[in-house]
Amino acid sequence: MSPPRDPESTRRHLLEVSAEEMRFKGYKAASLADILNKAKVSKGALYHHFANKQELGYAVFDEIFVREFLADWDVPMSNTDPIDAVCQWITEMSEQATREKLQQGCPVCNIATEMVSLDEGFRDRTQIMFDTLRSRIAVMLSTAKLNGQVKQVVVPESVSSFIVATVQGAMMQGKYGRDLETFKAILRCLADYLTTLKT
Amino acid sequence: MSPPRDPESTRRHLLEVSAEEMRFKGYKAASLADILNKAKVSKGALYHHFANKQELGYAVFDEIFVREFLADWDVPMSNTDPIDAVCQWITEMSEQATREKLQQGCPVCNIATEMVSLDEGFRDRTQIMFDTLRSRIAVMLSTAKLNGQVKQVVVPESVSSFIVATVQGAMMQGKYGRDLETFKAILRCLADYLTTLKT
DNA sequence: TTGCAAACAGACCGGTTGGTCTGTTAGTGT
DNA sequence: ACACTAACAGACCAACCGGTCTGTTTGCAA
Repeated sequence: MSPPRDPESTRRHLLEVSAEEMRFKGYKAASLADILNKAKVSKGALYHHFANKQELGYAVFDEIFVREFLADWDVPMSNTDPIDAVCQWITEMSEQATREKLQQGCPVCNIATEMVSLDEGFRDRTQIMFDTLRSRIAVMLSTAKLNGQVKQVVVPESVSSFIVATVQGAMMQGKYGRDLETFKAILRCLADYLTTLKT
Repeated sequence: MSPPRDPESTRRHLLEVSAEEMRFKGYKAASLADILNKAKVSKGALYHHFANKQELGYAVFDEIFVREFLADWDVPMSNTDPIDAVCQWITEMSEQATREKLQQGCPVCNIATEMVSLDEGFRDRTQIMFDTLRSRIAVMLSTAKLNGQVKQVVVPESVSSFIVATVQGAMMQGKYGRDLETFKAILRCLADYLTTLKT
């Protein structure tokens, strides 16, 4: 076991339990009492590590959800065709998906949908995260364009936004319908579209 | 003015004010006290018309949000090419979009994202609604396929899911980034893809 | 060993929540 | 004119919310 009094692991534990609660219930509906109960940590401890619920929420978002999200979206930049790389990544995502994960949806999107219009902090975080993601993909497409691997009519910024939107939309539909097949079908269409962009 | 004691209009008014609150705050965060205040209706009146908050939520969802949603998605079945019709509809949607509307996002999706995993009623309603929508579009594509207007490789069910997912994803991205241009760019990509399906 | 701050423990609090209950009022059928 | 019920009005309530505050314990530095 961890030593008695290990502030760093207490904080971490609190973050993870909070994340679990917020994953399922959302930000507002995740109650501190439940979190404290589940984590077997006192209120004093929580408020020692976090100024308030908002700060806890931000920490969960930054240190758990965004981290996970960007890791999931880490398209391996193979040395071959980038479009192929993206398509392969999509296929893998499609294969790894389970009904349970799909049901939960994307935590970042769930929290963002809930909070973006109510809280500046969440809004800024969401905006920055998606900007990061989109520009990452856009850069990939730009170099592919320079290498003559995709058609010259392709607008990298548009297509990268399109990819992100469609994948997130697919997850949403999957969540609502609890249907793995629908999710996979959408991703297959996306891969089809992307291959049409190849030279 | 309406006569004193018009139960039907009281109900309607309550529904509309609740919808306004839920649009902005979501279901759980929309408080009855605020709704009552805003609507200038007593708690007794509300609980005369609705059994509880859940029933009120369902009514708002069914009678306001779903109705609006399906009306928005009512792609005019022109007698010419269905793909063209969808593309034109997308263009119109793109043109009509404002920053304010985009910021609010799609109420159905907002509520669905919040409630689907917590409440059976909302889950069923969401599922039925999207099934309705997807099959509507799938039928359109099927007939187009029979008429030889789209390629034979097109799977109507997949493409219809894809369209829905991408448009919803575009709205999400637009909401998060508060950026009209991103929204429009995504829809343009979708239109591009759809035209590649034509024979 | 003692001092002292960091790390907790948990009682307590005011405000808000959805929901109930006891009225009162208005329309309507007889 | 009267009765009866639908349509309200609003005081009241327990449960819960996030947050505070006062204590205690622990580890570590001097």
